[in-house]
Amino acid sequence: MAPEKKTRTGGDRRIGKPVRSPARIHGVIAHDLGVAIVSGQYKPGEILQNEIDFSERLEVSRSAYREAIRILAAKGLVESRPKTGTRVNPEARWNLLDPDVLAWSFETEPSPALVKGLFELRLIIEPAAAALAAQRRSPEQVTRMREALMAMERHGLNTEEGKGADREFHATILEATDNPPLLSLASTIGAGVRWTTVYKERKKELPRDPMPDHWKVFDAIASGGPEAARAAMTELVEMALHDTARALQQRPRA
Amino acid sequence: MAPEKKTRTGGDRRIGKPVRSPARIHGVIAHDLGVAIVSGQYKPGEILQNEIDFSERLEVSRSAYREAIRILAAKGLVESRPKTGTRVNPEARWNLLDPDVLAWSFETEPSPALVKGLFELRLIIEPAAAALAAQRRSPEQVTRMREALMAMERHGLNTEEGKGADREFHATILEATDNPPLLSLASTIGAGVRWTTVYKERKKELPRDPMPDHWKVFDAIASGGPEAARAAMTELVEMALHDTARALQQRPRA
DNA sequence: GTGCCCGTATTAGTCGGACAAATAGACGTG
DNA sequence: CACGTCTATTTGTCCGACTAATACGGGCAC
Repeated sequence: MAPEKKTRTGGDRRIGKPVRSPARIHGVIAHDLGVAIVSGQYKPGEILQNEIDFSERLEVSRSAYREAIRILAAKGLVESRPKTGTRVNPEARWNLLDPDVLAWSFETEPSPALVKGLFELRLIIEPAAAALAAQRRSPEQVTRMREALMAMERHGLNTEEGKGADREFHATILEATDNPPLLSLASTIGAGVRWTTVYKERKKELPRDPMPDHWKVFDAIASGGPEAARAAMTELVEMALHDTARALQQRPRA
Repeated sequence: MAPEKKTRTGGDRRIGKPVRSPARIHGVIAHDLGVAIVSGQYKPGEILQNEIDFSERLEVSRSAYREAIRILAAKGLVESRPKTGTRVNPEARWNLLDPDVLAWSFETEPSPALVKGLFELRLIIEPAAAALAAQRRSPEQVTRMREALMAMERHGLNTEEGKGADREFHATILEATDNPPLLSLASTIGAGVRWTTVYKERKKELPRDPMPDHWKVFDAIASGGPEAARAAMTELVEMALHDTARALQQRPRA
């Protein structure tokens, strides 16, 4: 089952992006298998067929396949042992906060529980981060935030540039907290931010212009007001959560 | 440089623990190299010597070495490209929230910035998590929390069992939020919890009995009081942060 | 019948050695 | 001096053999 298209090289490099590395095979396999796992195609507890057969089916060498498995194991998705084989781990052991795992989760329709959880996490993290950022941000970071918001206004949230600027704004806030673990959450938050706009686009009519809220957060951070920043960010994320929740219950089924 | 002791098999399985798998070589290499990187032995931007030489120096096959590198790359610690070699990534790209990376960071003396950041993160996450847990916890989870606290009292925080029960208590709270991404943070929080006791032990006199604070959190969660739970947890973590901060400034130098 | 021990088949793990592909940097050319 | 090309180096991929761990089952003692 799962014919596993033989893309091999080529076809994977997303257009318009710089393309760091031209898709090494082990990376492609890890990606495809990773997506298959997080999307439930292989269920927790399930055992993958043995390395030799599977690698033959994928038409790659056993070495390349094994390296792919090592990647997945490093992210907590699988675990392999002699004699037993390679088994899909229970979801609780997946490193959901890993940028790749998160990206893979969003490549197919993510589970509502994940989206809901992600927004709750945003609601916890981002207001606190905004408050810290208001106390610690550097002038250079303020500049980058301002430019990000201006780019958002210029391009709009329908364009890829606009969405990227939105994520850049939120990421810079996390960076301004000067807290390494918080910065590591940037990709997680970014995934949440990305999906805010996705859900907004689904229900065509955009419910409210997000820019005033963003500027309010920016002003508070720039002027060094932690509590104002916290309040403004809370409002921003709550609005996003509200919109998303409505969009979600509109589409319980795909 | 870095003679890289030839432990090979044996010696790595920590006594007293079940030992899932008897230390596969690629795992050992990944562990040793990972620790060397997070401890600054290899600095960001630095390029590791080529695969053939390095694997020979470690006395392992190139395949095993490559699998180790794949693991490190999956966790954002390194990136390898043809011709350039394998380069240590800037710290901002490390997946600090990855359980392994975090554990490696704490195997040698972690940087004060990391410890401080971790406690700040606890102060953000845990009160909010406690509030959610108070609303969503199952009876079974309440039982597990109670048993964890009783185990803490029985064994004391000087014993390994007591510390494990402490982490179990905090992990169960996260589990009770019914939020997958929050649950993924359990190992991160656990690392912070573990180091609270480490710092307490350093300054021999324990500054204050932590049990009453823990029970207050438990009572609030068990009785379904979100705001009481949030307040109690805030107090608990602030106390821990305070103690740790003092211990840290006592020992700026190792 | 029951429980334990040990053998064996199966699977991942390790090895080494060859060849392919990408590419940074040197080199030549206009 | 700019720009394309060539080359050496490094990772990437493949293959096939052997090793090591271990789940399972069959036989043995009780």
